[in-house]
Amino acid sequence: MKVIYLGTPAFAVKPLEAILNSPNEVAAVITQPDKPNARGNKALPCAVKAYAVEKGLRVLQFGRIRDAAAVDTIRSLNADIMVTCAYGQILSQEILELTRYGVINIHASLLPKYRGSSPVQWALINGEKEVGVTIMQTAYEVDSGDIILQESISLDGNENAEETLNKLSPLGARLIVKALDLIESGKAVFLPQEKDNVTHFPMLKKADGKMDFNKTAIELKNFIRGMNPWPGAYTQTKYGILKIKSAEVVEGKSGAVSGEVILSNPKQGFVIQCAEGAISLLCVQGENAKEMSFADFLRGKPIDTGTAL
RNA sequence: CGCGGGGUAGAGCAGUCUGGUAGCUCGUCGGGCUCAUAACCCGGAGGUCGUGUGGUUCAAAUCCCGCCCCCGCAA
Repeated sequence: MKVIYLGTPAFAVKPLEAILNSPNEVAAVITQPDKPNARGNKALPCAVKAYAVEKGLRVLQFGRIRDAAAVDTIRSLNADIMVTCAYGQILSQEILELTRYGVINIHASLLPKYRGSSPVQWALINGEKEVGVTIMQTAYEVDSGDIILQESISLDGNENAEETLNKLSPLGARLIVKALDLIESGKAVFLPQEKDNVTHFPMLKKADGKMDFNKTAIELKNFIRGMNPWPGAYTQTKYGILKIKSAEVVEGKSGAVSGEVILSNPKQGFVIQCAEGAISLLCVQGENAKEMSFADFLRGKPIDTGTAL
């Protein structure tokens, strides 16, 4: 089939690669416009664009894909189907009907759970043991379309959002090729989502990353996993913002209050009391600094035991 | 020309404003102490202070200029 692929971040690269390596033809790749992603106002192409250019594919970037000009351009490609994967713009009903088979989407959750744009992050924050990828027909209401394929993987409980996405990306790649096959051969089954089980979570914002030590240690560990690498979990210290990249749950200290530093020693640990238990910081990042182990951080920027964070 | 921070021993940092002996916490090597130690004591090695053998100066990690690399914010 002749496919138009819409995707932007790294997660969307492997599925595109898989389609390229399948019997299907990629008529064009559509990504979000280049944005100033580096310092000094230099615009950098997104991961999908970089890959598509490398492969010599036709790349289109629309400020607003719903504009008439964009719609006309897409129509002129005469594709059979459009595939979206973390593209970043909402499609109009007109676009959904532009091709013979419409639009199918790769969504990184076990729909109907975790609709929304940060499904993996929220699944980790909520301590889910399983995540997955769903291929569904795109309907006008976001993430509401009928399910074509779905597959889950189990987590070991330590991976952060980026690592989880990296595990899910190849799964999305495998499923999308299979889905295209099923659709072309007329064997695809479209299963409506169970309305009672629908959950929806909002897009994450920078400010969402602030640590609340009144949560339990387990909740905070999962919070840190879901928030990294973006928007990042952080707390305030006397040296400024301290980003927390990873941590593990340890036993708390009786009598300590939430947010109290109960151990701060490069050799023994950097442990903060939580509502239930405590978290031992592993990898952190101070202001203007690179990511480093808690030990390296404390060596240069010691924090007294008993400090309240 | 978006805003800002940084590059000093193997690691993390201080010192720079107010130029004048290269410092701290570790690691490492050697020795000692202890039933024992992620403990303690003694001693040593290790740095052209990112770079231009740039400018100012009697004197530059420190002040001025160019370049490279890193980080945060904003988007």
